[in-house]
Amino acid sequence: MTMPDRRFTDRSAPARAAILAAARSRFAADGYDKATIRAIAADAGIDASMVIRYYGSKAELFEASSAIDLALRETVPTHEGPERLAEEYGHAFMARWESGTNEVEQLLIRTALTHQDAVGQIQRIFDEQIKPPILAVLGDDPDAELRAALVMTQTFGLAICRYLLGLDPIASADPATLERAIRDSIRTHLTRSMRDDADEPLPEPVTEP
Amino acid sequence: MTMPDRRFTDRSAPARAAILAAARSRFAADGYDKATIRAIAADAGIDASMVIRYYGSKAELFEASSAIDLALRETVPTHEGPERLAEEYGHAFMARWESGTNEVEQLLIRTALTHQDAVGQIQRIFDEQIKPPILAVLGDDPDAELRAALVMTQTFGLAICRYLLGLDPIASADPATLERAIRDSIRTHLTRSMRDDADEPLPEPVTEP
DNA sequence: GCGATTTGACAACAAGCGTTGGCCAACGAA
DNA sequence: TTCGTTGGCCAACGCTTGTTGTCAAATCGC
Repeated sequence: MTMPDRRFTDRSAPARAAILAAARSRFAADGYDKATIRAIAADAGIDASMVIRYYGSKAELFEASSAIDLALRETVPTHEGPERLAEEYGHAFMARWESGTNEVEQLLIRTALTHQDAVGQIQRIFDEQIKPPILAVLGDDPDAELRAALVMTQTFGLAICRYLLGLDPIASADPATLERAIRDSIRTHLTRSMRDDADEPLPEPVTEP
Repeated sequence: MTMPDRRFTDRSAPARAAILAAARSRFAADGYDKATIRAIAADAGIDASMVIRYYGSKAELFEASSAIDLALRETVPTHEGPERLAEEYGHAFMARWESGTNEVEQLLIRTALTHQDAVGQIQRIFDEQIKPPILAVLGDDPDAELRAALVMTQTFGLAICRYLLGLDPIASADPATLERAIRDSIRTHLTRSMRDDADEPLPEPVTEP
């Protein structure tokens, strides 16, 4: 499903790798539509027809380009509580995005707004790679899943505004300052009281009629 | 610059309005590229050539479709402090997006990831419509601009995850719960100590060499 | 060494795009 | 009515896209 069934010799491995690297860069920088196969092929120093031969179609090439393993499971502290998790998560996020070696994330987000396939992939990444470590730390918190999703909204928003859109003054802000800011925001999402603290009384739970 | 110089009679006003409405919907739902002029024209019940005649080009049609006035200046409380601002802002945001009458915002965000023109428009909206009321409330806080931008990252992230991508469990969450969550997140961004509170000492200010 | 297979480039295809020009009907002013 | 203008549809252009077929050269198995 992920890789095409066709098999090729090792001789073409460098070419296929070059195509994949060029595809990742183009998809991340230009989005799915503007990243034409001809442009990708030119970056890889090869003819456009070879891209199709090796990867079947543009959609399959994109699928191959968007494989990712965030590998956050080990970096997250085991059971030191949400405060420590917020710190570690904020740091891991900033380190990864500041390093610039995150073409796959960029490519997925940039494409998701216009191509539904990428949305499913993001959902899967959240479910399989982002949510579990947070759930592990949050323990039996009934709102753990929602908290994890809220954390995602914050990191998503920062990533898009700073790295994808380049909006000021977020784009020109100091990374360390930003790291503290989202660390505190994440902590808020992970630790704040979920049940309403406002004037209105608790709505009594209603069984579906 | 916004409207083409050509003038038309009132007789074609309904047609032009229908085109604009269809364009907004299509741009918001499909993005710039997949929202073809032919599709927009079909939605408006008119020929594609008329779209060009009335609006000059697809780019100009998009420009005309993306005019917006958030009108948040008055809804925001004048000088009751950041806590109250967070409350009001969170409520205004959720109310606007839950009502579904926000095609322009959707269209701008969805297009910004792939078309630089929309980015400039978002930057302008932030500078002219979002930032000023926040600055007014924050007073002489030296980090007021950054705080405003951080608030934007949070609202952006939530809007994208819930309304544009439909990621679970954010998309299926209760609006009231969500409103409380982003209200607290906004409050964090507006009120938290900006200078580092960690173990490392304050870096001494250095004059550029 | 030789034959089979793979690599790669070139050209070309069909489809879809934004856009243009031409033509007719409907309308408004005289 | 009559004439000039506007609204609208149709057909077509030029262009780019993903994709396919063909064919020479390079490579590998024997």
